[in-house]
Amino acid sequence: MSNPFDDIPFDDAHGAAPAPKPAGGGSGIAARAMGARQQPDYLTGLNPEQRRAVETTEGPVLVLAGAGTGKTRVLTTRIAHILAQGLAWPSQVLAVTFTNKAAREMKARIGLLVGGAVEGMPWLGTFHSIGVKMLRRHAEMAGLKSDFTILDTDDQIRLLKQLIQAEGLDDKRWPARQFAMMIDGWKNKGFGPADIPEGDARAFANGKGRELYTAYQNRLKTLNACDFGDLLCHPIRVLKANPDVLAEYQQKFRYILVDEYQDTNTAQYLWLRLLAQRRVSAPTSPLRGGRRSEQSEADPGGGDIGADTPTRLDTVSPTSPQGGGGNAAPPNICCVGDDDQSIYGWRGADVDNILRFEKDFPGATVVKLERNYRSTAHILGAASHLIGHNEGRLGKTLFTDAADPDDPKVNVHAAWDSEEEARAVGETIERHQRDGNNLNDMAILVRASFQMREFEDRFVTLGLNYRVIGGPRFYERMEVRDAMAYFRVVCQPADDLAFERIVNTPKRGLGDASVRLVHDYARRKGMPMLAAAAEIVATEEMKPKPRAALRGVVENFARWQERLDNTPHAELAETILEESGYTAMWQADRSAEAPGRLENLKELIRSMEEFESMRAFLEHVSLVMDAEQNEDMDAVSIMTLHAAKGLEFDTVFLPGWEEGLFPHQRALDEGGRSGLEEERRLAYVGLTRAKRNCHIWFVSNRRIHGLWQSTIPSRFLDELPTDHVDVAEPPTSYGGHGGYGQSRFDRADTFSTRRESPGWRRAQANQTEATRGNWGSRSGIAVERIGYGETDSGFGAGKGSVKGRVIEGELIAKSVADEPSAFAVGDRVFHLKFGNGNITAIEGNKLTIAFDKAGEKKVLDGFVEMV
DNA sequence: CCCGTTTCACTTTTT
DNA sequence: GTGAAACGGG
Repeated sequence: MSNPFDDIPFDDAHGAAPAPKPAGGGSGIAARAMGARQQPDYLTGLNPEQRRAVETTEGPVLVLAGAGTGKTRVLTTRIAHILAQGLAWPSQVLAVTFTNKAAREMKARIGLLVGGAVEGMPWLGTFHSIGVKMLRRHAEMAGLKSDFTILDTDDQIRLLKQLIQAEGLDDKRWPARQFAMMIDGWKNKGFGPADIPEGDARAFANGKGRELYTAYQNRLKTLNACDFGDLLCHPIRVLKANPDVLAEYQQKFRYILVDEYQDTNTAQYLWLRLLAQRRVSAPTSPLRGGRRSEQSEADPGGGDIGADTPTRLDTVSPTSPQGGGGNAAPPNICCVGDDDQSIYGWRGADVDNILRFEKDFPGATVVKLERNYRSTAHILGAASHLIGHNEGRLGKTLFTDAADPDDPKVNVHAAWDSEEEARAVGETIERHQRDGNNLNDMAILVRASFQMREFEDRFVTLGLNYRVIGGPRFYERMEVRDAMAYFRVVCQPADDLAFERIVNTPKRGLGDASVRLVHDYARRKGMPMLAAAAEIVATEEMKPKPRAALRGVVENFARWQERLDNTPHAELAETILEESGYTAMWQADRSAEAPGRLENLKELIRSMEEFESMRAFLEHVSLVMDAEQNEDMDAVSIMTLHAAKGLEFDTVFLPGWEEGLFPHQRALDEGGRSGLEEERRLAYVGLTRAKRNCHIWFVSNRRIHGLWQSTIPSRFLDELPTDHVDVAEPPTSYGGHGGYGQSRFDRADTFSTRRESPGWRRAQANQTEATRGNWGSRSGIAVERIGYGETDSGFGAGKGSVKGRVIEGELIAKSVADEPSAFAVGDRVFHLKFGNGNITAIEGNKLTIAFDKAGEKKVLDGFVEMV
């Protein structure tokens, strides 16, 4: 990361945060250079606040790191500092992140700082991966064997479905997917079946919620499996129930660091708090010995690093920490986060965790990082003003010294529909590219993934390289999951879910009836299905044809299992796919996807080679569900706003700023005020991804669920400050309709002809009616003069003090008319996009129209006009 | 038991 | 409009 403050004078840093080893006196350049040399290299270039965050190693520390303020740098430097000062061995530092990417990046950067591999940091990883690690060591305490498998959401849902059916419930009425979400929600709070609130338990399946949850947990246990939530819940339970184990970890982890603390959920918080409550006393504990031996195992790892940082590690004994002498020492926990970037409330993240930090850890040092190294003053101004509309913030204001009058303001653009939006974004991208910018420096950040498609379509026709991040994942592809299921059964014969997935894939004549037979037999005898199948094959229970097929399967697996430990695993994997007929199945497939699928299978086997064993590979895949993208090509990135957190781009496009989409209607409905605030934080995240150029788009018409809806600009547009925002004039516009209201529709290019058409007028009228307002023109953003309760839109004075029409909750309802349709079946109508047609059916305000050219479509009545 | 057709739900975000 | 799942005929 290039830091513009790399050359900040050293004295600056000294003033606010004295170095541990004061530099020698003297003011000459040479003396200063000497002083600088004595500073550890890694501290150079940190600003005073960053430095304080790094050097305050003892006691609880909360680092409030705004977007682009060098958060990762602080975290990694802090770890490097702890290691270099000899305050702890690498194995005594617990550092948790949310994503694998963040963990990887942290490892890499610490490696750079400390010099050399950081293999000695076994406890740096995601919450989940560290949870697994703990759980594998103490699996018996959670009623599991240490080689338990980890189920993904898909398996989880299939399992729940079986259970729901087994209860004699209608799985249509009570969808497994929904129940899976409820369970996730409970586990995010650390609730076991006994802990869930009565109301929650009643909410599903006529009050059988708790019963089903219990059944699910039992089933997991017999399958020797865990779902994602268990990876945290089990460790919490183990730690609570076994004080000796807990004490072991509490003493082991001298320093705890947490990234993205604002995203922690209750379970993660509980887990952290358990580990952070250091009870350093208890020298009598019999576990001392155990701990020692454990530690000596880890020490060599630390020694490796010591080789690169000679002085400190040798002289300071890690077993006599400076801060942890007495009883109940304050924990050395350092949480880094930004309450303004908390965007995962919907999956259980609790912003309160960060807001409460000082109460949870009395005497905490709080460091605010507000100096932004990423964006222009305009972007920061826009983002800060927007986020200022949220309440209950810890309150930070980003600033930058790098203000250049040439910096572009944030641009707001309007488009007729999403198609035009994609076209215009494509043009802007090409323009930037012609100006000598890399596509890699540009990104399109959308609210919902369905928005991506239109951009993809457009870019394909333009021949513009693009890359979808967080799109359909490699490990979620059908063929990859099938192959994985084969491997899972081989490694883990009790994995019934995997077995069921592939018994009849490829088709072997083992349909529902046969699988049920095996399933019932297995349940009756309490054995895994594969074992049951082996027994059934030896009996007369099955008709000869399926029996032969099943025998084949059983024999195959027996053979593969034999070879598991004496064959190179990638080779074995290939054999399995070969002998099972799975590869042949796709080779015989004439469909268009088949070659791609075969390619994916090859890629799967190739990536397996990088692992030590098939088991190690399976573990990796279950936790690290992302596949690397090829970074070589120059391409525009398309991703969701959520996926964009932590990234930065020179130019950022933010399409779809319309009510209902952004803020998302569902967030508003289900989350109310706090839902809206989370959406606003999402907008803030989006804006602050941009270094220099930021283009916001909204459209008047968008197709949602297959039918066209008219939309209103997002309220977030109103919340942007005029001084930092420009409304882009259409390039071909022959200026001068500045004074006109409704001018945002006056896109000259494609509409000069259409503007006179009846459909256009109809749509325009419709739009005006919905959003009636005044649109500023010259100086600022197009301002829609609609009040949103108390919201300060930032446009106080001026001629535009038109009385705001408060339509709040009704904003979107506008497009779902409640009055009876003015049309009748058989009417001849005109539609701007589809031309003329006849109405064949009416359903509320949705019309089904047989268009002369476009065929039958469903359309909202606001978009057609009687001919 | 297999395969084609129809139907339905989906569209927030993900470790 | 799309994809998955259910249904019914062969």
